[in-house]
Formats: sequence, C-alpha cells, structure tokens
Amino acid sequence: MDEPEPAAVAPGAAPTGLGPDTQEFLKALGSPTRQRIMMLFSQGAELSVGEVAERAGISQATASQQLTLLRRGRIVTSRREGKTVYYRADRDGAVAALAELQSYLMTCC
Amino acid sequence: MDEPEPAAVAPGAAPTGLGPDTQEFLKALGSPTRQRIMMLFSQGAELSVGEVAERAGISQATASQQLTLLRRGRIVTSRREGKTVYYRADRDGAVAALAELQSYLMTCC
DNA sequence: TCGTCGTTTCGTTGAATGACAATATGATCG
DNA sequence: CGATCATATTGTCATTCAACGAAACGACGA
Repeated sequence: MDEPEPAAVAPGAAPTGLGPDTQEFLKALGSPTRQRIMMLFSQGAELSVGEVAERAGISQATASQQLTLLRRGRIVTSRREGKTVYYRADRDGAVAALAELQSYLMTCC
Repeated sequence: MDEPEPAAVAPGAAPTGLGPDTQEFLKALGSPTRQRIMMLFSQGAELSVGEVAERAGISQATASQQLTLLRRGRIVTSRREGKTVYYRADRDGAVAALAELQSYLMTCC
C-alpha cells in the first residue's frame, strides 16, 4: 500500500494544463522513429511486433519498446493471438488526444 | 537564395509523414516545462523573457532557450522593443500545426 | 514435459536534452 | 565612448532517451 490515493496533481509538480494522457501522446508522436512506425498502420493495417521491426528497420526489442510507448500515448492498441501480438492504430484514442490538444491550444493561444 | 526548392524529402531521411515544422511543434509541446510556459501566454498575454523566467521558476538562460524552441515550433512569436524581447502565443502557427497533425492522423489511423 | 518461437524485459552504450552559471552581444542613456 | 540593462550564447553537468544484444517470459506443438 504505497500510493493508495495520490493527490489530484502530483505534489510539487506545477500544472501544465494538459492531462497525462495527452502528454504521453505528444511525447509518443515527437519521435521520428515512432512517426515512421505509425505510417505502417495506414488503412487499418494490423502488424505483429516482428513485422513492425522489419519494415521500420529496427531490432525487434526496440520495436516492442516503441510500440509500448505508442500504446501509452493511446495511438495504438494491441491484441494477442496465440504467441504473436498484433498492433493497429487507435483512431479513437488519436481523436481524443487531438481534441484535448485543441482545447489546450484554445486556452493558451 | 539558399534553398529555393529543397527536395521533397531530405535525402537519406526516411519519410515520417509529418513536415519538419510539425515535428518541431510536437517536440516543443512534449516538454512539461514548455507546456507550463505556454500557459503563461493565456488570453494573449505578452511577456518578456525575464517575466517568463520568473513566473515559470527557471533561470533566464533556460527561459531564453525554451522560448527559442517554442518559436521553432511556431507556437510563439517574438517582438523586440528596445532592449526587451516580448513573446506571445502564435495562434495561427498553432492552428496550422494542429491541422497538419489532424491530417497526419487521418492518414495513419 | 520439453523445445521452440514470438515477445518482453534487462543491462549497457552513445547521443540528445534540460538546467544552470558565466560570458558575450546589443540597445539605450549619460 | 562607457556604463548598464535585457537578452542570447557558451560551456558544463546530470538526466533522459534510443537502440542494441542477451536473457527471461509465455504460449503453443511434439
């Protein structure tokens, strides 16, 4: 029972106006490698980790890590089928993040 | 006349589907510190570098650097008046980046 | 149960980033 | 010109990140 109910905002952390989900979204899309990975999922394509690794030209371990970050950013979802894990774009998550981003920009700009 | 017509994509760089401006935009907003800085510009506020440093609780040098990154991301504009440089939110730039981001997400998601 | 295959996690390395103090630039006033 | 104030740049350190190989995990099939 370490952190049962953390404060609404982490203590000592100044508010940024963006929810943690959207922050993860921005960080996820901020990397060229991950942007490149996302392009592989065009038209609803569903790819395994190994396929992503091969097509993106990165090691399989790296692909797994980057896909985890993309999932944290709510840009992809994963589905397990037997041994292999399939990833595809999460349109709903992307739309939600975009909406919050727009709301944020309307506030500060 | 340095770069009248650069190649559509930088040579040797795999395409990411996002223009360099939008990449800078994402990286700029990906940092909590810079998100916090942006909140200072709410309602069209115009602040000097020193004011940003003080209100954001960072050194003047850091403020100058981070504001430079935000300007590269087309989220703020600067105006010089005598010795002091005033920054404010760049609504047009933000809208443009948001539009390209939306277009990108419609492609890959 | 034992391999095996795909995925994830671990540990490491080099590069990029964030922050600061110190210094350099630039504009204004005397 | 010399002093001064606001900003920008430089150098340095600590932290984070991207990528890899190696090892651990998990789900099958023999």
